[in-house]
Amino acid sequence: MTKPKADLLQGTLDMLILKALSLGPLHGYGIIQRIRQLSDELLEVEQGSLYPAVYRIEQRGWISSKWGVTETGRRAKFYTLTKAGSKQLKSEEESWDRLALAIAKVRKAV
Amino acid sequence: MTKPKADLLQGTLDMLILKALSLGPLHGYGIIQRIRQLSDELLEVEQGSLYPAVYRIEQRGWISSKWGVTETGRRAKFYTLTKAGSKQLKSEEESWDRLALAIAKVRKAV
DNA sequence: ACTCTACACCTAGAATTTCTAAGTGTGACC
DNA sequence: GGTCACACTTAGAAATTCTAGGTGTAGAGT
Repeated sequence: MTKPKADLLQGTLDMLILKALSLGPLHGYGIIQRIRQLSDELLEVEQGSLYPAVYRIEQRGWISSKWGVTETGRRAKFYTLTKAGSKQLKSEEESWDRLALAIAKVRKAV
Repeated sequence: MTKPKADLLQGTLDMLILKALSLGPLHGYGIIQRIRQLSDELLEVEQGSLYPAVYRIEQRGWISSKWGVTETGRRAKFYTLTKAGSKQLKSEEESWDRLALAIAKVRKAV
């Protein structure tokens, strides 16, 4: 019991997924890998977190999906950032910046 | 509908409360004010968010409470950071830093 | 007197997100 | 034949924050 419990903060996953896809279309499994890699292994998104998030994001129109084939010849669903998704990413990044700024202000208080 | 929905990120409230109390004991209402003030009005914690969070935090032993009287002569419950709370604050700040770093890494990708 | 606002606490229930923990199936390599 | 990496799916639990209501006091203004 009393697990380490690092994990993501709720609300950051969408931004990360959108950001990962802003670098080019990817399948779900690849999104996980790209986030892990870009974060220098600091972030590890679980499949059980990713796929529901991806479905949610697709329903909101921020990404679109299409079945295709990976370089290694496997069947996979590829996700592409839409124009709306691009806007959303920008908006989420701004929110994050605002929050990070606010928290920095509070933390620097003595 | 489609509300702005800025708000806190889940997981940051505890850190903010602990930080506010690290500057000295406060009652609940005062915690809200101190956070708002320190963040330059950027963060506004709702009462319905604060009190449950405070009870939770107290149960975990990170703060202790005592009824008292405010400067303005009102009855209020004052919360004080415990030693364990101090440690917890430090730990949460480190987690935040790790997450912020990881997200910064992902975001700077081109 | 009356009203309004700020102070101060409490609680129920909804909403959302992420996680744990399963399961399915393929292909490559030893 | 077995194991591992790839790749998707889903159910249910857990946790946190919000909305929205409620209680009550005291001071300021009209």
